[in-house]
Amino acid sequence: MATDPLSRAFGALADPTRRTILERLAAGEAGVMELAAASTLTQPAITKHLKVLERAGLIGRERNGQRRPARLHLEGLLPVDDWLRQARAEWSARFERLEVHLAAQSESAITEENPDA
Amino acid sequence: MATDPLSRAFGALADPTRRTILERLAAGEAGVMELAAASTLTQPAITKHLKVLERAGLIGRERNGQRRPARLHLEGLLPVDDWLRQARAEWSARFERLEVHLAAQSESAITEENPDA
DNA sequence: CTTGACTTTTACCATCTAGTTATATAACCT
DNA sequence: AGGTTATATAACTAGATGGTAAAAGTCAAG
Repeated sequence: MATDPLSRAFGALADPTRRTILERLAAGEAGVMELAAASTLTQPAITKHLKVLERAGLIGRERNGQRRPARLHLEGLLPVDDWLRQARAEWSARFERLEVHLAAQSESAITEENPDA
Repeated sequence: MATDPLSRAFGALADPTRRTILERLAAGEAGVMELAAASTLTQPAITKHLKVLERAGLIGRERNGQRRPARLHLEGLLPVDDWLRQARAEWSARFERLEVHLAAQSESAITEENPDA
């Protein structure tokens, strides 16, 4: 996987286990054991997923006694959101231009078929 | 990588080469040779990236003579967009609840400090 | 039907990913 | 200190990914 922030964020989201963790964290912080219990995976596997999410800026960890619960970081979604917004804008523009172009083409085709129109 | 559509879409976007291809395609269709020329990679590598994008529903290929240009498929972004919209909504709700909670806590703390308030 | 342009497929390699079990560290509690 | 809980690290495996070079397929045109 590439190492730029946007690729890290997209890559972190490209795994159902990690998305499930994020959705669980939307209800509040959770420790590794709790997340592992809600999953079919083992605890070290969850720890690894949390590291991926942390490197992507999507969660943070805080030490709280012997626990080290994970918490959502809303700002991690910002690069993804920005890219998606811009892409949607550009793509929509392109698609609209294409539609106009096609409409003009079919009009001229009709004109050639019926020169008296 | 997981094989569900959402993971495929996120996974496809988690690579700068593929995002660059998508941005190039926003300006119009392009063949493999053209995309390879605009990249440092070889042409077979581009073909592989195009397959990933196609499986993610982000592009389509059409046969046009001996060319087989790729074209954007706007609808491939829909699952990503939906997930992101819902996540943002839930996360924001959570963060707002948290802020309200913290505000209430500091108020009661102040109240305890100043019982006459 | 042969040639040439565009593209895909194959075979191979190196690296990354996602999981496991086993072990180590850290913090809390007698 | 010793025991328990929570978490992290180490070492390993299997499979996926991303790249290459070289061979093969597809189609338009002479």
